[in-house]
Amino acid sequence: MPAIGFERHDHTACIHDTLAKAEARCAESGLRMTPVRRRALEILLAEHRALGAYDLLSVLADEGLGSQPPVAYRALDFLVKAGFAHKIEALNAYIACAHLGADHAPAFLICRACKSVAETDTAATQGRLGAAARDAGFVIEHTVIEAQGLCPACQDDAA
Amino acid sequence: MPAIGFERHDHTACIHDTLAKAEARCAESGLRMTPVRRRALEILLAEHRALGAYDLLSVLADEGLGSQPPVAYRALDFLVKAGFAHKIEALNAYIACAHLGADHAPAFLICRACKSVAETDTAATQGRLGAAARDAGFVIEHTVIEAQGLCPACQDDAA
DNA sequence: GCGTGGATGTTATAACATATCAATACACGA
DNA sequence: TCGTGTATTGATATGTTATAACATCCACGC
Repeated sequence: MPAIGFERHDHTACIHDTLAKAEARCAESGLRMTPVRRRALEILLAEHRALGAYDLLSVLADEGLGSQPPVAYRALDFLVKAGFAHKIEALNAYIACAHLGADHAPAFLICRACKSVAETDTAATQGRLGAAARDAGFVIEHTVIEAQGLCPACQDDAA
Repeated sequence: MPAIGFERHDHTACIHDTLAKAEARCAESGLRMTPVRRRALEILLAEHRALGAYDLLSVLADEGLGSQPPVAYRALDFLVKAGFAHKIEALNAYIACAHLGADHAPAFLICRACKSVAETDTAATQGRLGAAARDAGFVIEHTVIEAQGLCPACQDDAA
């Protein structure tokens, strides 16, 4: 079973629940969860790690859902804008949101050895970053908070 | 005069001081500040904003210091590893370190309108990110902390 | 001189992302 | 149900960012 937050969990239920939440959110807000978009989200959820746009594309292509880069990027744009997925800037890769429903400023812990990614939350406007922004008169609209290092399993392997 | 931290300053002295500090650090630690590396740092300092690798490369090429991508990427790798420059992951661009000397975990305020970038500091292992990492048993080696939004000047323009 | 290791020169290609325009589907009011 | 406007998809091309691989050079210590 793959890791989420570096811990095992019921993956099938996890996928199912998140998809259902995403469908519900779309119904509420008039967004359109089309076949490609749904499948893209399923793929990200199933992998439970950060996937490159072209990794996603190759899966979609195998399934006949489109073979050109814009297919993947459009689906990813939709998912990111809707809050169903996040871009990991440090990896140029994308991951399904692990906290769907919460209006959140996500933060990520990225293992450099096994490439697994855990999602957590920050209070971006509090803490030192928020203070620095206020001092500078800067208005924060979006934050990228990514920590790279070693997850527990890979620390053990190294030892 | 360009902006640093969204404020005016004595740019010539700023370049000169930082270069001198970088040279000193190289002498101390046995790093080699070669002509291409020095010039790359000068260019980043002179621009005082985030430059793409190919932006840097085109300046270097004009000066006969190399015309192929690896020239720029090697210089940038050196500067980043030495702590003389930082990569802005959200922009895939590079900027000279504004706090050379301090052993720091930098954070950036990035204006989406004018693309200026201010460097500040964080205490990565404190705050919520550090707490989340400790809870997860994750060892942080490097942090990417980038806030995107509007700088004071661009807020005024928008109004 | 000679070996060693870092730095550079050079070619090629991998990996990531977007512009553009035509075609199609879909929701919604007349 | 029929248009009409908008969102989505299809398709082609291209732009942008980054690295692999290998040859060569050069400073330095022996």
